[in-house]
Amino acid sequence: MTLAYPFDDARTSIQSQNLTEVMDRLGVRMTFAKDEEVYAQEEDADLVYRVVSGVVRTTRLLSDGRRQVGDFYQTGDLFGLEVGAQHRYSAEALCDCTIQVVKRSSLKAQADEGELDRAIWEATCRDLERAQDHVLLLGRKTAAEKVATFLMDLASRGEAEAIDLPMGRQDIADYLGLTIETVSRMLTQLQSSKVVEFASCRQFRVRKWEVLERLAA
Amino acid sequence: MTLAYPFDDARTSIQSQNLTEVMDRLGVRMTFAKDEEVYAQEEDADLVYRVVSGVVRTTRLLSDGRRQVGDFYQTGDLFGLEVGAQHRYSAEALCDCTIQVVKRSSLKAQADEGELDRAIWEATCRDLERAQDHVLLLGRKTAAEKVATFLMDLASRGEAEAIDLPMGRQDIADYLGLTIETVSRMLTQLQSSKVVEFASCRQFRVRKWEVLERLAA
DNA sequence: CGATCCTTTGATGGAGTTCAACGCCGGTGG
DNA sequence: CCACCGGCGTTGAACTCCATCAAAGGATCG
Repeated sequence: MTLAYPFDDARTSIQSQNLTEVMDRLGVRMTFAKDEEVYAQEEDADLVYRVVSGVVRTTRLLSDGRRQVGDFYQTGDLFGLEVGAQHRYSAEALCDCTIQVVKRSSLKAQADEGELDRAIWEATCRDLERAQDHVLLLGRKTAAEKVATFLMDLASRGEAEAIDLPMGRQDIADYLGLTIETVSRMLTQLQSSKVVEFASCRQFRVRKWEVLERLAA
Repeated sequence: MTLAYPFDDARTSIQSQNLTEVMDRLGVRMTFAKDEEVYAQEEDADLVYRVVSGVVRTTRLLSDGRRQVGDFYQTGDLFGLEVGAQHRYSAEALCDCTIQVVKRSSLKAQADEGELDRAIWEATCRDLERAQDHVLLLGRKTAAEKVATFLMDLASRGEAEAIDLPMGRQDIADYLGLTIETVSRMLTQLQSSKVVEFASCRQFRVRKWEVLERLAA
């Protein structure tokens, strides 16, 4: 992990223009290498994080090594809010990442408190909503439906035609509560039925939106 | 569903004494019969709810009828906060319930705003944490582990020796992403290994905490 | 005391896991 | 430049856990 002086953002999401400014002013910019840990499960949680570039995943381990991925955070997303006193999930860089980190306590002390509080509130609500969708997916969807839902979700976030999968099969599997083999089989299935088309194993485009939507249940 | 004038609470959780007062002053008390709907999935979400007595479950349906239970809310719990503009889960009375309902907008307009905002924030965080635990449970735990976790969770909430199961087997199954048959089998298993003991199918006590904890993974 | 609903138990089947081997690709070094 | 290597993804075969189907046992209500 390396620190850097807070330079201006190359990209900034529209709604959080001010937020970006304030966080840049108050916080520190850090870079993380692929698979490096941003914070640990059970670490104290006085910090707020914002993805400047790259992708972050949150994960949780069972004692015997089974792993669950909580969510993926992309450029502009706030994370690390899921808090009582301690983090329930650890956060790791999925690929090389730049992340803006701010102390909550220093946020509280600021004049811009309102703006930031609202941003944190909204990010928390988004997390909750996504967690609720995740619960439905894990509890009641079949493997095929899980994978279809996952691709749809990714595709509807990115606006481009060609969608990149920043994560590997193992991360997808651990997000969907499946094994890599099953994920792979379902992807093959979706390809052979021409619903999606893979340029490489890390990039695809949706061919039949209607079918994909129906398959996602 | 019936309305009632806001009388004083019989029971009030210690930390939210003021909250109770404020909600009672601003809101309406309603009663719901077993299985009656408190709010619907996709209904607009301008209200905050507090369980005065009884138990509420939140549920979500897939188009073909598969059902996922999001969570159970007991006396004193705030719910209905999981919001963008619309509810993602519907809420139903598990048994006959009394529920205090307050308009968010009227909360915002109040002087006690701070107190209430904090309570709403904390309830939302609790929801998020529980959802995250739920994700791990659904994604990576076996049937036996799910049921063990569920019983532990219930037992550690109630302070009494004998724990009541307010919900039926179907609700447990839909919470754990299982079928009633599997839930029943796992419960039987836990009984025959003397880990828990059922007085009736709605009441149990934990015999071997250590073992139950280990089984919960 | 019968009717209905909920729970338990049993037998069978299937979706997804596990185990194993192979293919593909990018990196590295001869 | 190509051969070798290691990591990642795919494919196949066997197995397992849980779902499904079916029926009986128990509780609650009129």
